[in-house]
Amino acid sequence: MPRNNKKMKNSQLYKGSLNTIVMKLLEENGRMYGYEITQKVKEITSGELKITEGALYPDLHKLEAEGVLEVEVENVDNRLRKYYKLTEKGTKETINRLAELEDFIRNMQSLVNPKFDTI
Amino acid sequence: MPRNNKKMKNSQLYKGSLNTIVMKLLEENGRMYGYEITQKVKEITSGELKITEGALYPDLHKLEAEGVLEVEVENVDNRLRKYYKLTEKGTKETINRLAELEDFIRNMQSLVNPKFDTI
DNA sequence: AAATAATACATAAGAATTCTATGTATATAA
DNA sequence: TTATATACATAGAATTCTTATGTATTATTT
Repeated sequence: MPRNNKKMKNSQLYKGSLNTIVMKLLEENGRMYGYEITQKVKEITSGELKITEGALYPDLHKLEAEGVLEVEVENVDNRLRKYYKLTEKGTKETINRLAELEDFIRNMQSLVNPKFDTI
Repeated sequence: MPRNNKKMKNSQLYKGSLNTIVMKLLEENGRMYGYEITQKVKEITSGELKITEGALYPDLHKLEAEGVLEVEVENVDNRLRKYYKLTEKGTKETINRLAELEDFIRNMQSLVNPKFDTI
């Protein structure tokens, strides 16, 4: 059974950003399941960023183990779904992550485009 | 001999961005040596981002091995300095890296702040 | 004078994150 | 009926960076 292996090699820049993306999407949408997250990211980025399942599922498990996410398992159309949502702790951490992202973007813009320094 | 170990744990978001930072700085400044790069980044980001030597030196070696950078060794004040600059190939790749960074930042902004979608 | 900090290079071991390649299973479309 | 889409999962490898060192000279502080 051949797979959908037309993978767009994501830029290395995305490394380290998965947690932030997942947490922000959950903050916004209340609860989502893994596959839904991969589709949502593809949609929002016009197909430019594809979250791989090999990255996402272990990450969801890790965030759950850390108490950032909690899970609700449901059965839809005879298929398993694991809905994740932020815990209280996760909601707080999301705020920090988003602040870090803002700082990161600002610093990167200063580095690559010094003219934006004062913006 | 105690070390300067007051390291600011850089956000994971910076992972994957070192090459881009180094290449952009070299494109802008013509040539730089390793230690100078660490100081310049600290200066530009107001101390928020500290490039560690353990990350930078191996990376410079790798970029040199790939033909992205070339090196000129000089002796200044009885101290060794290795000046790096972009090769022709490296200059071309820098353009790609910067385009990738722009895409990355745009995608991340779409993900965390959907209101910016159309900007 | 001695201790520390700054300058300047280097590497090794491990941690953290992601990619690639699979495996399993059901439902739908070609 | 063959492939695609949905939906979960994991293992091994690759990549990148952190932490902790090592070496050596010069400048600064105590």
